[in-house]
Amino acid sequence: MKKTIVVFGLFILALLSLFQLSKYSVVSGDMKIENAIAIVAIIFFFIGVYIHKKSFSKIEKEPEDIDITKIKDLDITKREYEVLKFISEGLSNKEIGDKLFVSESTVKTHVSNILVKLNAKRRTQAVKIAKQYQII
Amino acid sequence: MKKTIVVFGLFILALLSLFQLSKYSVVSGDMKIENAIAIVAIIFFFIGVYIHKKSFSKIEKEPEDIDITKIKDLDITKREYEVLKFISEGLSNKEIGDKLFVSESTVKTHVSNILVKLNAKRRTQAVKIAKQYQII
DNA sequence: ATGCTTTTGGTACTTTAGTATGACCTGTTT
DNA sequence: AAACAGGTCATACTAAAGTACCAAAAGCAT
Repeated sequence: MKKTIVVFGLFILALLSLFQLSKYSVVSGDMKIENAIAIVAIIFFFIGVYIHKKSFSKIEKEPEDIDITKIKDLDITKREYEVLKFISEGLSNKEIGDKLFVSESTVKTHVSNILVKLNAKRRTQAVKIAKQYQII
Repeated sequence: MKKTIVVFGLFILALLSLFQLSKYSVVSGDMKIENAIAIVAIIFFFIGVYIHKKSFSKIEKEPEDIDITKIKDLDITKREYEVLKFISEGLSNKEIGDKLFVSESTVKTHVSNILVKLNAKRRTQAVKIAKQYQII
């Protein structure tokens, strides 16, 4: 946000500089008016592209971040959430257990709790629901 | 693609028109040179924004639409693809069979083939890989 | 027509996944 | 201290999922 303001400020300065430059050039007669306008046109074309790119990259990132509020609303604990992430990665209960240094039994417990909390019948359905909630 | 070319053509025409207009205005002396440049700057700023928006909306939509070429490269058949979609919806083999009016055995056959073709060990992993390939 | 691929479906089997229940330990709250 | 929540793990069970192998019907291309 601050960055955008700074960039805008610089653009305004550039605009003023161009005005001065073009005025001088016309007065001194060593540059044609068409060239001055063309340069301004090109510069502001790219300024437009740049500004839009900046503002758009923010909009793009919005759908990517996770809904932490929703996770809490569903009473999903930290450990359960870790397991959920691994499920979405396609790991088996055994593999998840190895990654978290716990037994397969423990993972099964977590998975069962996740299924109840997400109201899912299967782990595949849990992944789908979790993605709809944007929690993964 | 064609649309972009047409839009570009119109912009070039606009550019030429502006040149004529500004030249006339300066000669006739009823418009200051600063104003002319300012107008050009503003117009091309918005042109830049518009062009970037157009090109970006295409980039945005690309991740959304499916890579049909990849599906064919993986030798995934129509039926297998249907099953794959239902897997990603979180359905069980039985439920998929009911939806496609085939037996659970048939679905199992398809699922096994999908796993081999996607090089996955589990249906959850198949979903993850399929999403990476952008085929679902 | 005759290969070819796809789709279908079965049997028999092994492996995961998931449920139910109970237990123990550890911080945190009351 | 007692209650509570979170995490751990086990046993025993049922239910899906997945593999292997086979076989037949249907669709299609040469």
